[in-house]
Amino acid sequence: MASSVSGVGSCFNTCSSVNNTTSIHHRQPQPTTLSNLYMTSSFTHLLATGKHDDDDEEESRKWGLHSDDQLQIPKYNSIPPAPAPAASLPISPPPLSPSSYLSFPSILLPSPLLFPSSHNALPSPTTGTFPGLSSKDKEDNTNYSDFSFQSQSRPSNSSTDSFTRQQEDGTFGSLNKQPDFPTLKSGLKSEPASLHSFPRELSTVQTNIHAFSSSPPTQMHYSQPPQYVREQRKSDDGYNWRKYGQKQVKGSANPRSYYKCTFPDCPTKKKVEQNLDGHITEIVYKGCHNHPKPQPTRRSSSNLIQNPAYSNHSNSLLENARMEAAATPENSSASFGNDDFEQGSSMSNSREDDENEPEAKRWKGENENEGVSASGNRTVREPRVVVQTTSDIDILDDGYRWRKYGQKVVKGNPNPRSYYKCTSNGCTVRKHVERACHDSRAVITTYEGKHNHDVPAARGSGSYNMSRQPAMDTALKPSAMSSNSNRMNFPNPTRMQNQTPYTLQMLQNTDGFTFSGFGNTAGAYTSQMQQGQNSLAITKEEPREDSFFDSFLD
DNA sequence: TGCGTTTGACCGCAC
DNA sequence: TGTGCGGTCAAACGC
Repeated sequence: MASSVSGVGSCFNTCSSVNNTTSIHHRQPQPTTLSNLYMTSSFTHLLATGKHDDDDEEESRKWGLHSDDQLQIPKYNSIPPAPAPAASLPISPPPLSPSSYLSFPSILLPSPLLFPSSHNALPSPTTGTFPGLSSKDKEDNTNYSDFSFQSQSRPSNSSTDSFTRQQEDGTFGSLNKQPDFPTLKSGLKSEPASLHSFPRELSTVQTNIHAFSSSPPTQMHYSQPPQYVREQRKSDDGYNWRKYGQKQVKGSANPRSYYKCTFPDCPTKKKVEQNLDGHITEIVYKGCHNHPKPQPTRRSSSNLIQNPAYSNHSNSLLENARMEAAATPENSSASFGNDDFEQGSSMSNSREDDENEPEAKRWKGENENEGVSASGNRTVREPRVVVQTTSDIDILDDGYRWRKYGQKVVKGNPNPRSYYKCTSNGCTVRKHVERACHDSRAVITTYEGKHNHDVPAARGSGSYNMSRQPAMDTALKPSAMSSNSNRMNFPNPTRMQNQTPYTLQMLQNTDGFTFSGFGNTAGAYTSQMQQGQNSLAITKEEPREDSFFDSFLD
């Protein structure tokens, strides 16, 4: 699978126009509820079928899920995955704990029954494989579907060590072949641990890649395809990585692992940070692959084919995201690199960078060296744009309450950028959301500042609140914590169920999604699809544009 | 035997 | 200049 999905960090053939570094930020703390999981898969389904809320409702029942009983694991487990393509793909049971919220791909299967061998199994950050399967098993189970959720029933206290061992074992395989997305892996993590897994502040600006592709994983499932094991071992993003170091970074309990692409002379590296539970909290790619992604084995290929939703839709989406990022920076505001921000329109991010991302600096320096050669005159800097897959439950609705205070079209992107402020008293966090110019399905969310408060209790839904609360905690929410982060987000299917649902039109609109009135978040994340003209350039002064934007307020 | 991981040590940069 | 930190190296080890 890894190979099936465009590698997040992959920038082959795109280096010249894209920043070398792409960081994938996993928003771990976000609890994934059954509904979330369901939505994830259903979202794909919706995309394919155009089904609406009613359908969701019905499907939920089909899965034994109900808006009010999202955590009814038993029910869930008792229900076999639907057979159809996207929607039909089996969905792993939702995690009971909030931590699972991270990435839906990380659908956690609370019941060991489903994965007898999955105990203690945490997906390898790089391979996403689960331990527990013998090599023989790997060999034998070749008939399973390629994709499977990384379910995990292992204790929350699992250590990183176990995690790494698992990697080596490469036994996760059948349980979770996560798509190339590292994010998916994060989902694997166990709950409780996640609650305390975000001690350190994330880099100010990180590039998170959230693509629908992540969704597909959710669709996959229970039994792990044996053949996948080895492939996963290969890498979560389709490339082969070799770990060359690990270090405990200051201010964080999460060990950071360093990986190099094993392809000869390929300068690409990536840093994977994971919490004690083995959940990936952050992945930062550096450099560009100077080679094509390793060809997946026939099996994997066939597997992909077997999962149209994943192989086609998701993959294409991800690919689109990457392509967009790769697109000429001058023309694209949805660039993934800092340089884009600098060139196209200097974002306030730059400023924050130096202050809050010492680490990024280092990578930046490296990128500059490496990137220059690759992209000519461009100065490559660490990634700032976060591209998240839809699997990321909280892409569009982060649990906080936002007040829209402005909107404008920025240079390089015809799509209007919506500006929001956190409604909490004294909280200065802001964010702006815009749809990628090249791929309307992608939404770029940029956070600025840190919340000085907990996530507000959800309105109305107890279950909703429960599942979300953890994710909302700034301490648990890397992206939100970032003083400044950009994300390229795709619509979050999860929200569709619990909150204001996406309209059919939204889902069907190939140009993009119109996410207005995104549930409880006070209409935040209104991604507009309007095709405006490139006009105003984003400036570093964005944060100071209050007065300007206030004029937009109702 | 080869490949990948682990882990302590080293290096370089920033403060 | 010293110190701290992140990133990398490389020997040891495991599979």
